Amino acid sequence: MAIGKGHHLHLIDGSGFIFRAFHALPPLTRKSDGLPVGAVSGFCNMLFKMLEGNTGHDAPTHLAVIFDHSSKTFRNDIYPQYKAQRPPMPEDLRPQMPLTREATRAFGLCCIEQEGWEADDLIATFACQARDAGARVTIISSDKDLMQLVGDGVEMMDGMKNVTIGPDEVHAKFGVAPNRVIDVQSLAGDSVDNVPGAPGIGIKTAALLINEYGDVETLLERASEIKQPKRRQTLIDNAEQVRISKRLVTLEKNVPVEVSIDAMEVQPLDPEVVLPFLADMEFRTMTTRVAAKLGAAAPTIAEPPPDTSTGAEPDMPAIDHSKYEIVRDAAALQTWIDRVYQRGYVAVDTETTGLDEMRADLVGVCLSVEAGEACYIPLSHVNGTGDLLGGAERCEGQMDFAQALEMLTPMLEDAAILKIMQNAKYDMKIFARLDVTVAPFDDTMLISYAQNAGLHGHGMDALAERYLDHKTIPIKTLIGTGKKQITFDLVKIEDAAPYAAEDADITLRLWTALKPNLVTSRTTNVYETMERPLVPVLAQMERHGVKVDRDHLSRMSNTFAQKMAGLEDEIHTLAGRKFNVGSPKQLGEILFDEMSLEGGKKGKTGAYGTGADILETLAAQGNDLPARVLDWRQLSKLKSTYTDALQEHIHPETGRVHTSYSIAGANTGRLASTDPNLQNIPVRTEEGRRIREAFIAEEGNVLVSLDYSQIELRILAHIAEIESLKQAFRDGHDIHAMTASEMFGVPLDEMTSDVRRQAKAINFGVIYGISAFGLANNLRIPREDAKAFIDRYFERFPGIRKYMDDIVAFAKEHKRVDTLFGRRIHTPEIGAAGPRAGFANRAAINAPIQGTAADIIRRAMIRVPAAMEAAKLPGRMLLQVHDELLFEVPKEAADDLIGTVRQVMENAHMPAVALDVPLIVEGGTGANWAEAH
DNA sequence: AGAGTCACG
DNA sequence: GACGTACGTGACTCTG
Repeated sequence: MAIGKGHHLHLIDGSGFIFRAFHALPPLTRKSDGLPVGAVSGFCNMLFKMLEGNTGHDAPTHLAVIFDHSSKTFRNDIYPQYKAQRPPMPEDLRPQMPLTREATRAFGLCCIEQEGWEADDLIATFACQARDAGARVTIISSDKDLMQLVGDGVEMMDGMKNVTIGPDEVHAKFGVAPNRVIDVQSLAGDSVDNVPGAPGIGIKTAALLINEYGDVETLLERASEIKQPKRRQTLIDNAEQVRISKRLVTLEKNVPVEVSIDAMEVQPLDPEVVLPFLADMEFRTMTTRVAAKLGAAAPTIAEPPPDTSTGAEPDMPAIDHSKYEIVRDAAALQTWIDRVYQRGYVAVDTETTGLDEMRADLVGVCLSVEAGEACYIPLSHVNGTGDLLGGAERCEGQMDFAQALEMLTPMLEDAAILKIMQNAKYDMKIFARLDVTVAPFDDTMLISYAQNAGLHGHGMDALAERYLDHKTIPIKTLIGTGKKQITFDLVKIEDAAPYAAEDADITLRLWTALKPNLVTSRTTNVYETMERPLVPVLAQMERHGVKVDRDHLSRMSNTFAQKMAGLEDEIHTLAGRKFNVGSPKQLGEILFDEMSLEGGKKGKTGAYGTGADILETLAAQGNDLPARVLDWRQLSKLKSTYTDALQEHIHPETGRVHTSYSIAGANTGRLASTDPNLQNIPVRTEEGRRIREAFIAEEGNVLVSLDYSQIELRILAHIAEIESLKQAFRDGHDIHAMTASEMFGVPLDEMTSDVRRQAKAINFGVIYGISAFGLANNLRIPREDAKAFIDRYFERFPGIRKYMDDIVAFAKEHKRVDTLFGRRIHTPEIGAAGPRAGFANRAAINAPIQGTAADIIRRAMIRVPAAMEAAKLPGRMLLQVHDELLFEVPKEAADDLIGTVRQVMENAHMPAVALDVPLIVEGGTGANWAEAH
C-alpha cells in the first residue's frame, strides 16, 4: 500500500543509536561465549517498545533502520579532513554492528544502507519523500545534524530517553528555527566531525549573527557591516571555509535511493524469526516478553556451563516463582531451619507494613538456601474486609507469630550461621525491635557498593537486572500506588509469597555472584572494615534517635508564618498585583516581563532563572521586590523543610526523631541522611541556627558535638604532598590566612578578613577541582581576576597542579580513583566528550579527598562503641554530619566522653594509613545542638 | 515526574 | 578554540 496521509513513518538512525547505547548501557556479554551484546540488547529493547507503541508516542505504520555505509562519501571530496579524526571504533562495539543489522531483519524491518551516502542523507531523503506524500515522520536520533529536518510534519525523538525533539528543542539548542540550523552549523563548525566553520565563532555567536542577517550567504555578503572588528575580519577571511562547511552540514535530500518508502510498512512480528534470534543472543528476559506478547512459546536458552575459572558462578536455575514454598506450620519451618544448618548460610528477607523501620511491623519472613529454593513464612497477614473501621482479621494458614519467632531467633543469632541480606540495616532494625540481634551477616548491597561505587545503583532491582538479567516483580503490582495503596499485610498470602520469596532467592544469587569479586577487585578490606561493621552502629544510632522540642519548632513556625504573610503583602504591593511568590515561573514574569529588569532566559525550559544569586544581584541594584522575595524564600524554606516537616517526624512513642542513613547512596563513601535529612539542618544564618535549639538532650544530659577541623584540606596537603601546607597544619596555623599570606605576600599580622576570605574560597575551590569560572562566581569577581588568583596559587603550590594532573591521568587509565584506604570510586564518565569531561575531571579530583575524609569518620564511628564501653562511658552517639559526630551523654560524663571520642577520631586513620598531618578534633557541649556546635 | 530552589559538609 | 562549570548530598514546591 502506498504511504500517505494517516501513516506514520519512523526512521531510526541505527548507527547513532548503537553508539549511544554502547556508551550508556552496562557492558552486557553473552553468557555462553562472552560476545559483547549490550548495545544490541538496548537496540532490540528500543525496537520492541517502539513497535508496541510503548514509548509515549503512537506506534509507526512504517519503519526503517538506516545505517552508515563504511565507505567514503561526497563530503570527503569536498573536504578531505571531514570526520577524519574519529577515534577508532571500540573493540567491544565492532562485532555488534553486524548483529544490529541482523536484529533489524529479525524484527521484520527494513534495514537500509547505501554506498557513498551517510545515514543522515538517506534519512533526509526518506523523510522528505514521506512528508511530501502526506505522512507524519519521526526520526529516532538525537544527532544534531538531523535537526535541520525538524518541522512541517517531521519530528525527532531521542530513542534512549523517549523525549521528543521538536522546533522548540531545536531552537533551544541552536538559538534559531530548524530551517536556519544549517546556517548556524556552517558558522560554528563541529570539532567532532571536523567541520571547520569560522574560527572563534561558536553556536551562541553564530545564532546571534543569523538572527540578525537571516542566513549565511547574506551574512557573508554583508560581513563588512559587522561592528566587532575581530568578528568582521574572521568572517571575511574565512568566507570560503564557511561555504564549504555549509555544504558539509547540509543533508542531501535527493539521494537516488534504492528502496521505496512504501516497502517500509510494518509487518506483524514473525515468532519463527524473531524468537530464535533473541534466544541466540541469550536475551532471556526479552525472549520471554516477546514470546508472551506474540502468544508463542519461548524457546529455551541453554544455561552456560559454570565458570570454573573462578569457581564463583555455579549453574543457577532460572527464577521460577511457582517453586517457592509457603511455610504454614512448625513442621515445615523446622525442615527449612534444618536445611539452613546443613548449609551454614541463609538469605533472609523481611516483609513489613511500610518502609519506615521504626514504625513498620513484620508481616512475613523469607528464607533461601540455594538458588531457586526459597520459602515464605507469612506471619501477620490479615483479611482486608473493606471496612475501614478495623474490620481486619487474621488470615488462616499462618504460623503463630511468637512460635515462629522463637524458632527463628536461635538461627538468626547463631554465630555459626551467616545471614545474607540485601540492605541488612533495614531487616536488622525490624528484628531488633523484636529483640532479635541478627549476626553474623553479609549485605549484598554493600558488597556491590564496595566494588562498584560510581558504576550503578545498588538496590536489589538494579542488581538483579544487571547481574542476574532478571526483572523483579514490582511491589506496586501487589500493593498498588497512590491513594489506593495498601499495606503488605493486606496482600493475599498466595500473591505475597512469590514476590517475597523471590527477594530472598535473588539475594542469595547476588551474594553467590558478587561476593567472590570482592577478592579479585581488592575491595574485601573496604567491605569488611568500612562498610559491613558500620551497619550495626548506624542501626543503633537510628533506633535511638535524637530528642526534638516540638513546642520550640511550633512557636518558630508561627513566627515564620506571620513574617511571611507580611512579606507577601509587601511583595504584592511592589509587584502591583497578587501572584504566587513561591512560583519561580510567576516571579520571573513579574521581574523580567512586567518590571522589565535586566536578566536572561535559561536553557532547556525557557523559564527565567530566579535563583538566589540572580535575585541578590537585582537587590544590590536597589530593587526592593527581589530583596523581599529573598527574605520570604528563606523563611519559607525554614518553615516547610524544618519547623513544619521536622515535627511530622517526631516518633509518637519515642518522642524523638529517627533519621535513616543510606550507606551506599553517595559515590564517594559519604553517608546520606534521609527521612528526615538531619545532615542539612541550618547553621549558616542566625535565624536558621535557632532551629538547632530544638535539638535537645534528655533531662540531666547534654549534647556533645565533636568535629574534624579542616579535614579535607589536611588530606589534600597529605595526598598532594604540599610541604608548606603540611607544616602549617603541624604548627597549628590558620590555614586560610597562611594561604593568603603566601599568595598575596601579606604578612600574617597584617591580614585583613577580606584577603583571608578570598584565600579560603580558593582553598575550597581546589578541593572541588577549581575553575576560574567557579571561583569568579563564588567570589563575585571578574573571571580574569579569578584566573590570576588560580595561576598564582598554582605557582606557589606547584604540587597541587601535579596532583590534579596525576589523579585525572589515573582516572583516565583505570576508569576509577581510590581513597587512601583503598575505597574505589568509579568514574565511567571520564574521557567523555564535551562538557561532561569537565564534570568528570573535577569529580575525579574531589573524590579521593572527600572519600578519604568519609573513610576516616567511618572508621571512627565503628570504633566509638567499643571505646565508650571500655571507658565505661554512658551516653550515645546520635548523628553524623560528614565531619561531625553528635552525642547525648549525662552531664557529668561529658568531659570524659569528649576525651575518649576525640582520641578515637584523631587516630581513626591508624594503623592503616599514617598521615603527614595531624587530625584535630574540636568539641563543644550544650543543652541543645546550637550550643554544642 | 521533573525542574527549580535551597539547606548542609 | 568553544563549551559550560566549582564537589557531594536530600527535601520541598510548583507545574504540566
